[in-house]
Amino acid sequence: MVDERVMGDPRSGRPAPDAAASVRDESLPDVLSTNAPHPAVDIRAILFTVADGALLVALGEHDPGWGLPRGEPSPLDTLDVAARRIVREGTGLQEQYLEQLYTLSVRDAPDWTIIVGYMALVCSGQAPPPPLAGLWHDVTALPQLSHADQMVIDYALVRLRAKLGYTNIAFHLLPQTFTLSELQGAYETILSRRLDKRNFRRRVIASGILFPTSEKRRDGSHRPAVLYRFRADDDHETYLTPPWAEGA
Amino acid sequence: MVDERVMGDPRSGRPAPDAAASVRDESLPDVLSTNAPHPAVDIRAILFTVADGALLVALGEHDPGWGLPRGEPSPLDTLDVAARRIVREGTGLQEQYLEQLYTLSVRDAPDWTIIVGYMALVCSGQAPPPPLAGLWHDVTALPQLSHADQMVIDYALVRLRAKLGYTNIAFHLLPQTFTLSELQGAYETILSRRLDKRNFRRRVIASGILFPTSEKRRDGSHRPAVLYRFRADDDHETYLTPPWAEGA
DNA sequence: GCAAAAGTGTTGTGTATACACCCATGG
DNA sequence: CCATGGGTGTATACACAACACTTTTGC
Repeated sequence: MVDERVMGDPRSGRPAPDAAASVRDESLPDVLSTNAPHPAVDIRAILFTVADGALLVALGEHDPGWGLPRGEPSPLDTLDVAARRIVREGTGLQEQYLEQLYTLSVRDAPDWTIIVGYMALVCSGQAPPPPLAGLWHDVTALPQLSHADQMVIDYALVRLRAKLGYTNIAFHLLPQTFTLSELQGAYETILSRRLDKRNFRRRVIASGILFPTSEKRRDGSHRPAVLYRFRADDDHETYLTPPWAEGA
Repeated sequence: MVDERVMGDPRSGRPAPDAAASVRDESLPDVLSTNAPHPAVDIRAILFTVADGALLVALGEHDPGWGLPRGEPSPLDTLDVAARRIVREGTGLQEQYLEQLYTLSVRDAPDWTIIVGYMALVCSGQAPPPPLAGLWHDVTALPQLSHADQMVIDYALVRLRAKLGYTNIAFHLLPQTFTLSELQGAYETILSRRLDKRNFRRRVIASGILFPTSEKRRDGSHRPAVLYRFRADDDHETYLTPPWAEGA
């Protein structure tokens, strides 16, 4: 079932001096009849969403079992555009955010494939079209997946969690208007950790990236919540934020 | 000269909704005789070093002008391993650090290529073997390069500068033992900004990632400097460091 | 003894955390 | 009137930035 041989680990930035050796010992040639053509290039996209307290991943039915949406790039498109197409085709959904993750080389039986991993986010509000029920799987209880798919998912999780801290990425998981509690809930779900309400609100308000609408939401026997909306701009602005900016 | 059409920008994490359209209008098919085979996959590596106050990039002579070291991956190797090989072959140097940057799809005349960008670092001490003089170019005064090469360089710079802040990446640019002033100099060169000596030393000492040797270096008519060495471990440990870790 | 880089502390300011109660509503 | 989530402020600890002088050596 897990038959792909995955090479390379996105998390390590070290030489890992003997990786070559350990790979070379494995089952021998097939593809590499020396003048083998180019490898296949395969895009795999992991689409996340958050729904009532769970972080969900979109999977499709594959050869045996489940797998991430995948597809080939086209010479006419950016990889990003191709990835977006693949997400749409594989899930019927239009993602709000897309980010390339990592590229790795996989040798599976006789085939050689370069896998380009992507992460996408959709807001929880978006109703999955009927034919695609059974699409969403809780990330904490996934079925058995290929090694490559699993790797993409693991890495996507690391990136997503890390980016919660220093970007506005979570916004793409929410509908246009939302309450602060909903936003906090998304953070908590992804980090699987509870956050302090007052600190959370202070930070997010102070950051200035969202502003209150005049509407409120009444959805229970309690005080209605103010609905907020994002400022369209600061988005990829707020991305890289190196510390020690000593001089002005 | 700059004839490659580069698609996709590593910095943007946004959908850029109409990228497809803008690309589609351009000069038409060639490669995409529909069942065109797979694209070529091309690794480009940018090798940085720091030498007396300048951040240097290794370039080789190419078709017309200069270019980054490049080469094809092999089915037997990790992309990382292939990139390391390409750095060695293209520069004669053994890098200390290697990191994948970004993958993009490029359509250049009739050819379609997937370019996987890599960044590598070597320590300044490493003497360039004679045949490869004229290898190093100051990053602030580079010759005309292909669009794709330029993109890899720009992005590598962003990543390198950002990572100075939250990782130990700079260590890989220095020889095994070095003075604190040398370390600070490397930071200043890369950031092109002066740093406060006392704050810098306090931080780097407090971080615990390096420890003093018993040797000193006398290299002028002034007080000799203590030589430091890195702790081999915390390296890829210190990588992703998400903020607001509220709970313990 | 002087030039030149190495080395060393304190203080203020901002940012993150911990923590508990009142408010508005529906039933 | 009560249960439910919405909303608010303060005190403390830590991290970062600004800043100037003494030490050791070679010549």
